[in-house]
Amino acid sequence: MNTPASFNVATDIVVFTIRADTLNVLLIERAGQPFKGSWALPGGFLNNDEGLDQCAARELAEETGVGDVYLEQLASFGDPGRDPRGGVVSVAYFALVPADEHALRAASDAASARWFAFDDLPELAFDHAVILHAAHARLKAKLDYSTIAFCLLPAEFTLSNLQTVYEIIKAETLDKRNFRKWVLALDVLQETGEKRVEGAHRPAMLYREKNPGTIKIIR
Amino acid sequence: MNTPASFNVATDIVVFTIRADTLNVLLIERAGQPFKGSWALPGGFLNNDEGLDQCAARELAEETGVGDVYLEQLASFGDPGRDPRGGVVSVAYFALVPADEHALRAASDAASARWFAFDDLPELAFDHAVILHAAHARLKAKLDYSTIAFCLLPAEFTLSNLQTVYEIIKAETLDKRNFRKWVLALDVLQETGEKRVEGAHRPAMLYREKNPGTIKIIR
DNA sequence: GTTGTTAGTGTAGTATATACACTTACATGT
DNA sequence: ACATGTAAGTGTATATACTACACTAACAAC
Repeated sequence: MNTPASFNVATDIVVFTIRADTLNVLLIERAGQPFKGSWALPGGFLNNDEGLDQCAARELAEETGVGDVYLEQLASFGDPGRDPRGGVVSVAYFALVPADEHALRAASDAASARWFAFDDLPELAFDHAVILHAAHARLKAKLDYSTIAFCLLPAEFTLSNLQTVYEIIKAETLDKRNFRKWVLALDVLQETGEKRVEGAHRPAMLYREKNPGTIKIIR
Repeated sequence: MNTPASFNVATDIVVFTIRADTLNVLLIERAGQPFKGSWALPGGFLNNDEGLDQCAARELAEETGVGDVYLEQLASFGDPGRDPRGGVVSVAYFALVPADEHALRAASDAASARWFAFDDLPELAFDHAVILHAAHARLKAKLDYSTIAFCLLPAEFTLSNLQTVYEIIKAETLDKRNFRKWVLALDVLQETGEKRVEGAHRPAMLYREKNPGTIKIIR
């Protein structure tokens, strides 16, 4: 057996949030080669003394200022031609940012970080379009069997807010009564007792998660 | 930004099969350091000119003679201490071998390859115990929402064979009538017309998949 | 006080999942 | 040829989960 090839290992993170009733993805404009000036997923190279999860969290914080959010490993991508420099294997992650935390920061190797509507994306560098669609598929699937969607909302939210998240990601409208019945039967929400007055209409009850940050797997 | 660290990237494959009504896993005895003499998952280093899936399939064939089986990426593992040599990131896969194909081969860097009962495993090298249990969890979960279990059976099988696979992996007994109703309602099987006489009892109808090799996602 | 807008609620029907026991067809042994 | 043992094969009733569907309530704005 001959000596194994060397690779650079990167993490790339698909960061989702909800803004203005659309699903948004965080992209950075590449400051360096290759694909200088192109939009790409935030991410960067793994260091010797850190784990993959740690690397993803660090790069996310460094490049975009996003921290302390839901972060899950998605899949790895290692086709020989995926990076023109060659020898780069990427471990993709996806992250969910609550709808009220949109403060961004640009950093060292990222000229700028920006939110894009998921259905109005620019051309992406590398194989990032593939990664992005894998992340979306995973997110969509997970809505049906977990409470992951709550990570896209602030601590307190209305049932309509939650339904909107589902409708946006699944790209279909849901029946209001059936949705509420379903979500309340999960037994993961509690009423705050407060109401939110938000326009020229009846105020909505506010809810919060019973165990904030806990993802419940359904069925 | 400083120059990125170098890694060796490996694939490790959790190969499942059914033997003698138990779930079995394929392990190799390590011929070289580290963990020389220990049991480990088959796998090996990624070459520069191949993709991850390709690497997993190649290593599986080289080390164990297993080829042309269901192979799916599981997850990646990259904790700094997972390999004493350091700097090794592993992309884990799992594979399903039909119950009738058990011919194994030992190769270059594997002293020997052997099937182990899943609930009677030896100590494993590296973090392979963690990987193995992740693979089992994934397999178990996928039984409920896909037709992946068929990959553990030969081309022709009885409904009892199939039920046994489910019972072994889920580690629970299932009602025969309900199971048959469920699986037939999936509309993925066809009767061969043949029967298998296999003991001092009524012969069982043989079935085959309507679209062999196609994994159907349920729900 | 009228209008517009979203919040909030119930019921009936359909489909799916569960619980449960006996008969059939063969091989084997007498 | 008959009795025995073994796994194959089959149906029905009940409970649970999903679907479809329309009106009233509470507020702001005018």
